Amino acid sequence: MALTASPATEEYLQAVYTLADEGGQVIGARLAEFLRISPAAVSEMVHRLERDGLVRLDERKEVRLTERGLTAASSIVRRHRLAERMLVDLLGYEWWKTHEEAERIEHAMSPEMEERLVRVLGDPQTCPHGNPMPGTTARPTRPLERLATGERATVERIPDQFEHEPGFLEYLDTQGVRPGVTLEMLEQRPGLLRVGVDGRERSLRPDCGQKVWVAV
Amino acid sequence: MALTASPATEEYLQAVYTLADEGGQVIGARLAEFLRISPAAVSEMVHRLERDGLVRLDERKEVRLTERGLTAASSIVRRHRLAERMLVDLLGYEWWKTHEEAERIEHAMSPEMEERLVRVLGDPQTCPHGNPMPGTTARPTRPLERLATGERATVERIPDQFEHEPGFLEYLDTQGVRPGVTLEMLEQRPGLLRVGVDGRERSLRPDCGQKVWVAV
DNA sequence: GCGCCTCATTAGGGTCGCCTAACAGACCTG
DNA sequence: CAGGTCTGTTAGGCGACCCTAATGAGGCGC
Repeated sequence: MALTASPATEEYLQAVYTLADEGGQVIGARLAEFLRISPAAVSEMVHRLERDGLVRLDERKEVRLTERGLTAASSIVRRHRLAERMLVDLLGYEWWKTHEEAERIEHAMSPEMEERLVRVLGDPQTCPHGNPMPGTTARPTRPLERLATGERATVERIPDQFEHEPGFLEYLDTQGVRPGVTLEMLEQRPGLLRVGVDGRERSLRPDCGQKVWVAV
Repeated sequence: MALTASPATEEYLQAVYTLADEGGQVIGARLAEFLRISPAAVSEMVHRLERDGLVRLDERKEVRLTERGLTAASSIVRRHRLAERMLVDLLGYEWWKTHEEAERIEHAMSPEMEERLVRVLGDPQTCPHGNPMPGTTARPTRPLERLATGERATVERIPDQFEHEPGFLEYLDTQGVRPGVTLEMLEQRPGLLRVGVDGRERSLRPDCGQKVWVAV
């Protein structure tokens, strides 16, 4: 399975998995946006995936992974997250700088390499952005914006979905927002998000309210 | 350059570099054999490479790397050898088992990853099979068969060319023949090659005479 | 009910990279 | 010189992936 799927196929499966896991309704238009590929090409590719028994379309054209598709998607997502851990833990990459490199390496990783990485890295439970390895049970989380004023919580994950946004993770890093740190909600109203990080007060971009997930 | 060339292009450049470095005359027919691709497809691809300014054909149809082609080829060969070192030194792969994995990873490696690997691995001078990183000056070598009876020499490298042969490196390993060990030539005649390895006497497959290169 | 969105799909192209079959030229050998 | 062998190329195809432009189909506001 791992090495029978083309890079493009794996990319689509990964997108379906990620969007379903973190968002909601997965339709062609969302995939096209996410993958930055024309809707026409996505339509074509989704039919190829259907032909190959990896996804099915329901009545509302929603894309759903079949059992085989889910297996393949879990595999590629796990390889992505392991690759990111490798880059950080073995090669010294900054936690926010791994996405593009991992995006390519994931397609090159054999089951043997996957296995060895798990061993060498000490069976990590999440990627450097806090997203869980497929198969493990994720810790419960909620978007940062759900924190009540004065409440504190630990940053748990920044969903893969938002890794695509150029510079977003680096921005978070400059604000001191990283998986593991504790945030205190100071003030929140439309267009404004103030939090306490590490004893300092910070104004965050308002979209962080949805894009940073904290522990329940 | 690194990431502008397709995997297929990099594969061809690597083949041209390897065959030229270790063998001699690089013609389409050799590339076709080496890459296990039909001569017709090779002909086509070589013309694409020529169009893109990566190779030139001389009067005798020999394929030669242009300056740009050599730069790109050196880069991919270096990435291949670094990937192999990574697999052995960081992930614990056996020295003879790295080729296929590295064959895929090399195409995924950015200049940044290359740089970090060099640092983490301690600027290695060769791959696990003893082949030099492009850019370094290789230690002088000769095929094992050139050893006079009774002469001893250190195994320096097993050229990349022969990594393709399934099981060859593993065979060498079972015979105790690895880069760094000292061999003594015991007897050599057509169809027979007897050497001393590590105090033990071994009969090697006769083709090892050309495929194992020892120090001068 | 009309016009406007959003979405999916079709039609028509294009490139890359591969294949088989057939052929043409060089070269060697008997 | 005739017949192999080795080599490169052409012709004709094919599948994977991508694009733009045009079309169709459903839903929403007014």
